[in-house]
Amino acid sequence: MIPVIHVEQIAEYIGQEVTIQGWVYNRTHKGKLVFLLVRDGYGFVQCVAFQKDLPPEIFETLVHIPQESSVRISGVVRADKRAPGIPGGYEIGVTGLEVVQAVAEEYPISLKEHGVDFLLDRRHLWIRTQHQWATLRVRATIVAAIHEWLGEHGFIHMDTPILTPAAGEGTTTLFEVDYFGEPTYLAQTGQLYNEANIFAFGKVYCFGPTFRAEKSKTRRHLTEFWMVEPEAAFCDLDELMEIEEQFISHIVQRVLRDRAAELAVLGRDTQALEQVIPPFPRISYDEALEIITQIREETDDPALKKQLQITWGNDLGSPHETELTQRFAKPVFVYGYPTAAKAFYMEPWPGRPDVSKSVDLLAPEGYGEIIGGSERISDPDLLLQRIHEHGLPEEAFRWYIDLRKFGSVPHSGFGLGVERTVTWICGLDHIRETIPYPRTLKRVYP
RNA sequence: UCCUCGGUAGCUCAAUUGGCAGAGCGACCGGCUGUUAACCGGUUGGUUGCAGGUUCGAGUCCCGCCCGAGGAGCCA
Repeated sequence: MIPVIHVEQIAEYIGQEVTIQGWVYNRTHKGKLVFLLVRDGYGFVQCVAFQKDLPPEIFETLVHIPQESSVRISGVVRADKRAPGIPGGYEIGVTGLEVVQAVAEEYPISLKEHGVDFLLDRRHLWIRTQHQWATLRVRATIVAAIHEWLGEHGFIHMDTPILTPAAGEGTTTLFEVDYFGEPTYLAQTGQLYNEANIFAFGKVYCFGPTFRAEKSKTRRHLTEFWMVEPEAAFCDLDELMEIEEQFISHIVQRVLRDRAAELAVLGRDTQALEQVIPPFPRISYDEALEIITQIREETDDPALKKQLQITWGNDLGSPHETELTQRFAKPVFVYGYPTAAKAFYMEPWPGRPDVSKSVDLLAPEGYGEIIGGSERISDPDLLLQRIHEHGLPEEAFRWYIDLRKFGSVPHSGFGLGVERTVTWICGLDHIRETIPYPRTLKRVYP
């Protein structure tokens, strides 16, 4: 019996006859031999068929087999530096072929150039191509590394609701859902529920889709994206930053270890990623503003000068983050944002009420914000005051204020945007390729 | 919501001042024993986003609309 193997493990089978089950990715006919590049979901491998070694009908079938036909191919594994694939360097000398389905119509996605619109309309097929496949494999490893690190460090996974009452952070960006005649909203964050959960479990995290009805049309935005939100009791801002840098470096190092072939396909500079080890630089919002001001003074580009305009009190925008993080090789913490620029629940800086105990983590190489986090207000009276100041309905937050009445403690948490993290680690220039089926302002199909 | 760019063959794009709508790729046929998105020869391929207008004549100019992309704001 010939063993059925996955291409990922092909190196273990050199010299043996094996069967692979997969799909024809590309075909090159050279007269008396045919090269097939076959993908099996686990990798891509070149299969070589010589006319003299095969029955005529099998060779003739191989010469004409259409792209994306499903096949079982048997053959002998050998190492050959010339062989393309993932991992490359191995090929299968074909001895047998079973066509499971011969594709009858022309496959729409060739291995040539296509436009974004065309590919996104065919996302269900596009994910079969090497770049997309590699990106989504890295995504899966990032998600696995997230659960792995949090689990090993005492955080337990506690799901939070997707359907939520009003609340949230700004009602203009919520998707409304009819809930038996009452309006409810798709979750923007699980944080408030996480805060309830830590008083029961100590350290928790939620991991789920979040929804923002923002009319953003940029390479950093999706309307549906995945966020992991750890939250910890008895944790201040400094401890939070230590957690974040350990967490992020674990994710990056895990991808470097397990997804080297995928990063190579993506052309990612792994030297930049190898530097992602603690400690990460920490700069205050005030210092960030000084650096940005300096960059602004040094540039000769009038458009950039205009974009980098910022006055104290405003949040950093994309252009600021891009310019700032191009100066760093590691992710960089920016802490102590103005209270006015951030959410209502953030603990004030001791002695500086206009500054919050908030911290964002900005990915290097111009990628910008991947984490937003803070120490949360622990005093019930201050929390209630902030809710009023932000014009939020007190009724909806009654349970949330309760948390500060019954055993309040200093606590902190953060949210990591999975797709932005994948964009950075893969070195992509657009977030839409980091999720199997992206939801953007103008697209909900397929 | 605002700013900018775009929509021509299955795909990626050309088309001079308004004057016969083209190329490469794909597909198909033929050739080639080491291709890496192969290469060479041939065949096939069009409601120029939609609607109206100007003109002898519109892919090209004008008006309206539709669709997409990039960016701003907002955010992860």
